Amino acid sequence: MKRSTRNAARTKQEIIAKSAAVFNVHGYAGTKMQMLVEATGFQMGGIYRHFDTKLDLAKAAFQHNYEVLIKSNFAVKEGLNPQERLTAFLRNYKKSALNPSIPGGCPLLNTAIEMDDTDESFRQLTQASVKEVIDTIAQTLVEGQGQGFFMADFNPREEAQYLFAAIEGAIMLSRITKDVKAFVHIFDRAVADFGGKVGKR
Amino acid sequence: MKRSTRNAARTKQEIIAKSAAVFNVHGYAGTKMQMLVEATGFQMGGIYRHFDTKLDLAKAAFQHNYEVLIKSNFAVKEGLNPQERLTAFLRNYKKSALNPSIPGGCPLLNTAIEMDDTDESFRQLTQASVKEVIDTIAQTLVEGQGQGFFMADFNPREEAQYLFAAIEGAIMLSRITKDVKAFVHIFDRAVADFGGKVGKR
Amino acid sequence: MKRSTRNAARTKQEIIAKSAAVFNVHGYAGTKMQMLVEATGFQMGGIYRHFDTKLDLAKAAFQHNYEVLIKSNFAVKEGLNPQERLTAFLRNYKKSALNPSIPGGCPLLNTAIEMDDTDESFRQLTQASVKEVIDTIAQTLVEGQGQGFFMADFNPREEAQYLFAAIEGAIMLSRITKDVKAFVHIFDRAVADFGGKVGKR
Amino acid sequence: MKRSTRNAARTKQEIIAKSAAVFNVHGYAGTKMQMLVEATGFQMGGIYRHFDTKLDLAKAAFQHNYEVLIKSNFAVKEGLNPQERLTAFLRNYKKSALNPSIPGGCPLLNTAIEMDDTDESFRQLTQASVKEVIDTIAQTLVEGQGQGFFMADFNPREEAQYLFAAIEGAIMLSRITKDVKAFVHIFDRAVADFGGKVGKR
DNA sequence: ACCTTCGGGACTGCCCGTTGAT
DNA sequence: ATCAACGGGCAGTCCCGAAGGT
Repeated sequence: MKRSTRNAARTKQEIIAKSAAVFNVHGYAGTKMQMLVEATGFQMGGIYRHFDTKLDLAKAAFQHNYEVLIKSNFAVKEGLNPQERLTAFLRNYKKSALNPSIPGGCPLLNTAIEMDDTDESFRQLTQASVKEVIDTIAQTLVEGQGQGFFMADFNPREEAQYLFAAIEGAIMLSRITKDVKAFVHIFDRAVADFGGKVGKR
Repeated sequence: MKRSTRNAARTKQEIIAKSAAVFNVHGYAGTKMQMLVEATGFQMGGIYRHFDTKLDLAKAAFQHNYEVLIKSNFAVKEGLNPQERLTAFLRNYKKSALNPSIPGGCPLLNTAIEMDDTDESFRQLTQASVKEVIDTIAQTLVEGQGQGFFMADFNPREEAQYLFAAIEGAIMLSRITKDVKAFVHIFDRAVADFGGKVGKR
Repeated sequence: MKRSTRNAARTKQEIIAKSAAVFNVHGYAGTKMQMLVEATGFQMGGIYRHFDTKLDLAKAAFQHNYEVLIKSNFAVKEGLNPQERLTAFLRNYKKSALNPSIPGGCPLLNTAIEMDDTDESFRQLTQASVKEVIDTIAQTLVEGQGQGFFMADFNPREEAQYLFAAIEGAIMLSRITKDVKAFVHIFDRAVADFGGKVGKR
Repeated sequence: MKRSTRNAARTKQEIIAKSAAVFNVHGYAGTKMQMLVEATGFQMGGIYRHFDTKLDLAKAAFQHNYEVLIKSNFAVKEGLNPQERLTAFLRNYKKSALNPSIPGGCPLLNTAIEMDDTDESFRQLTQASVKEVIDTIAQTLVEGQGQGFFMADFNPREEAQYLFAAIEGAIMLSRITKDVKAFVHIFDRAVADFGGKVGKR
């Protein structure tokens, strides 16, 4: 008849986690508070105790989606050299895209598209996450170049951007056509091209 | 004699054209009828005379955006060989992306992302347009292979998909970072890679 | 995406009909507006356009329940004599109790118990409905006495009250024990006793 | 030497006794903890020291109400034969209903109606009490039959159920109409019918 | 083509059950 | 056992938004 836990922080996390999927599937404008009431099992009054506005909650949900679906892929085990790390990144990324723990596609892509011209603070938040992904890849490339794993004659940041763009485009295509094969093919192709470019011959 | 019997079809087109930009910038859910009233200069009753629902209008607006921003790029002058046609396509595409006549980014990308899990009929409409783009490129590649302009050892549809994905990803990236240079670089890189793959050596 | 009908009266009826079951099962205090949002498919704003307060809606729902579950049983076909009418009443009543079209038990009983000491206007409303049932039975008895179908030596109103009380008690018993047989037995017993009392020998 | 170690059990009983009336009048959902603070003179923390939840307290209060208002009526002096015991039961029951030591009507009826579809454990508790009442009557009838005080040709349990139902229905009716006479009449009538049925002629 | 109409949607203020500090 | 705070529920609101009726 009543929730037993009396832990605000836990509740807040619960709301975020349960809202995250809804936002990722329906977008910010397409997500209605009523959906969140149903998804979370909390009344609106309960939700609004933890978040001032729907936008605040949406941002928290985006962060959650980004961390679970994207950032987590960059956590690889210690002791790998840059080349191995990169390979691990990409393997994780692909696996996570093919078997997502949160539905609705890539949160970076979804939010970037909806918020690019809509809400500036949300756009910046998204941009920062995108930057983080690209920086992480670029940084690995720089280290790999320094240690002689990769060729020296390419611009790491540009290569990282290219790879990222191809992957996001692949996600868009496979989602709108409901065809995972498109994703797999483009992903593999992008990685192969990329390897051809940066790899020591 | 009333001045009422104007030109219904022209009015409808006017509504579409003026709504198209609003939908492309704000998305379906983010576009409010009031915005369209302001953008078109018509009252809601006037708009609803021509479209049963907001969704119908949004679809028409999408078609408009697709034709103006994307499909038009494939109209090239007669007498070109497949290779030249492809080059023309890509040049147009790039120019149109850099200097868009309608704001808000690529309508295929925007609509694909918003409608993939939301409205099935709209998703199919978007999918069809995406398919048309890829088919057009693939068809040109097929013809080019047949006439010896391109290598024979690649799958035209897969190459077309790859190219398309890279370009859409580039658009996403450049829009969220507000950095056109990223688009230019990735676009050129994708075209170069693509040329390296399909071109006769 | 949007409800098509634009008929306030119809919507109001729909809200009443869909809320009625919830109120009958959970009672007034036990019914939360959120339940009605779920049961009706309308948002609270939509519901509150048609009813000023939860109490107003609850009263309308009670009326609905009363009419559907109780009053309807008194509609018997024309041309029956008082004795036949009474028999038909009772048959309908029993059938309706055994196979209720709205869950939660007898609305008269439920509301009487909850509202007897709580809300005076609701109590009066309930009392009026109870009175209507008893009056209907009593009136039939009066007519039957006048026409010689029943004995003359009993007080029609008291007999009607007695019958009503036994039936409601039977409902209470069968509901708390989850045993319909108790209801059937007591109902039949009450009717038999009643017949023994009023019937011509 | 603090005066703190008073009598915890006595305090608990005091809370129960003072809460019992509130619950019986307003029902479980309609009773607010604040009411109990006022009724008991204890602060909420004090109440919660003795009961984990409102529901627990409500159950204890129900038990109290049942014992005071109902069960007590079955305590008759030793040495009576079954027939006399039954008469004593009924006399007590009637007197207690007409002059209740706790307001709000019959706790069995009140709780049965509110909890039949709401809280299963509370429903079972109520059911057990109802059963106890009916069993007590039935048991007396059985003994009376064995000793030749009553006819042998009736089912004791069914008679007991019937009597109980009529009485509860009478309570409901008299409470919603605010008319004690209805209760008296139905009660007497039920007892008379009952006597006619079970009594030796 | 304007203007009403009806339903949705974000949000709120207060209350309620429960608990921790004293 | 007191007292106040906490976390969440709950009835209710106001304005907007998509639709027609006139």
